[in-house]
Amino acid sequence: MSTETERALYERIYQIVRQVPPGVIATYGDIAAIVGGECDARTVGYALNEIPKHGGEPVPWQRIISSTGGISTRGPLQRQLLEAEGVVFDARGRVDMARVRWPGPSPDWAAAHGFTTLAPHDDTEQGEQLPLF
DNA sequence: CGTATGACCATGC
DNA sequence: GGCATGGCCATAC
Repeated sequence: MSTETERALYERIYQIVRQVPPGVIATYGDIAAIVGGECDARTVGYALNEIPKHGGEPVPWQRIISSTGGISTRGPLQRQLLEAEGVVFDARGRVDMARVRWPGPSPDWAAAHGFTTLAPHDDTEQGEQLPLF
């Protein structure tokens, strides 16, 4: 029950990533938190790294970035893909996670698939949300 | 089976 | 905010 379990873990990660809509991004920690169990930010990175090997359904791995809002992968590939989806990058190569961060899967969807909902963040600047784009 | 590496994160300075 | 250290889990050799 090891191979199957490990396989399922990756499949779960892929499934979560697939739920991320275009135009938004999610952090490794968030994905790990949603999957829960024996899943860490690193594990998510490893799972994503094996996507090309997975050779199956398309997984928007490009929408997964580090908690700092920066891209870890080398090459402008990820950035280019995200920009193509409408994600705007900062001058330093970072994205405004506070704006394009994925809030997480729907509670019913998460419950239906046995996932965990993303914990609410402490937005100290909630009153600073400018509707002006 | 132990070591080394990795698309990471949290903490401390 | 940037840099250095420890820890986490999984894969490859």
